[in-house]
Amino acid sequence: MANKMGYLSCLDTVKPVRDAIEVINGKWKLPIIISVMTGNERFTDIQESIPGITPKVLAKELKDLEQHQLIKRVVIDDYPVKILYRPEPYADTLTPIIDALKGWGLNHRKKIFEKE
Amino acid sequence: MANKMGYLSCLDTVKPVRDAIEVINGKWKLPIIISVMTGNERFTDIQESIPGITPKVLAKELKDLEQHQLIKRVVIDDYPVKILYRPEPYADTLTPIIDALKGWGLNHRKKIFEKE
DNA sequence: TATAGTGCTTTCCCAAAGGAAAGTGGAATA
DNA sequence: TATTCCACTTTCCTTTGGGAAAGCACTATA
Repeated sequence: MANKMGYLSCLDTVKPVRDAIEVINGKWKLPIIISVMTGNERFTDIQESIPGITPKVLAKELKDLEQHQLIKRVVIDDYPVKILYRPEPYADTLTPIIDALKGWGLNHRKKIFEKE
Repeated sequence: MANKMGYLSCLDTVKPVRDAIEVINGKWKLPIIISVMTGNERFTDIQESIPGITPKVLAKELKDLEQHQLIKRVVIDDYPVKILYRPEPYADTLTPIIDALKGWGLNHRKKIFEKE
C-alpha cells in the first residue's frame, strides 16, 4: 500500500539538523567554542572574552562541551595548579557552521540597520 | 594607554554568531523553515512533517518567523478560507547554515554509531 | 597578617521553552 | 443530523535556561 501522507517529507534534512542543534544548542556553546578556538585557555579569560556570561553558566557549558568531545580540560600540576581548556580536533568540524552563522549574522545586522 | 586585557578578543566572530543564533534559536525554527522551503504550505502539513511538534509551538514559531521576514502567511479567500505559509526570499539566505548543520549532523551520527 | 586572584560551587529566583490535552468555530461531507 | 477537517487557542504543568550574589579552598603577593 502507498503511504497516505499529504505532506512533503523533509526528514532527510530535518533529522540531521536536529542532531546538530542538540549538540550546539543554547546561547553560549558556540561563543565558548569560538573563544577556546581563538586561544583562550583559562576559565577567567574565556569568561571575560564573552560579554554577559556568568561563571555558573560557563562551568556548566564547559562540562557539556567536554562530554561532546569538543574541548578538553587539562590540569597542569604546577604550584599553583592551573586548569586549561583546549579545543579538541573535533571542534574544527564546526568551522563551516560557525562561518555560515557569522556571515549570516553580519549580513542580517546590515539589513536591520538599513531599514531603520 | 594600552589595554590591559589578558584574554584574546573573539568578538568579531562571537557577536555576529550571537545575532544569528537569536533569530534561529530553539529546537523548532530551522525544522519549520526547512519544511516550508520543501513546499509544505498548510498548517497541518507542516505539523505532520515535523515529528513531535505541537500546534501551540508551531503557531508561536510561525509568528516569530513571520516577524523576521523568513516566511509569509497568505490568506486565500476561497470558501472555505485557506491559509498558506510560504518562504520569503530572505529564507534562502539560511541555506548555507542549514547545509552546514545537515552535513555536521550526518557526520556526527556516523561518529556516534561507530563508537558504540 | 591582609588582600587579591583563580576556578569554580552554591543558593535563590525568575522567565521562557515546551509538552499534553482539550476546546473552538465555521464549513464541508456522509 | 452527525462527523470531520482546518487552523489554531487555551489551560495547565514541568523542565530548562539563565541571572545575581555570595562563598570557598587554595596560593601568591604586599
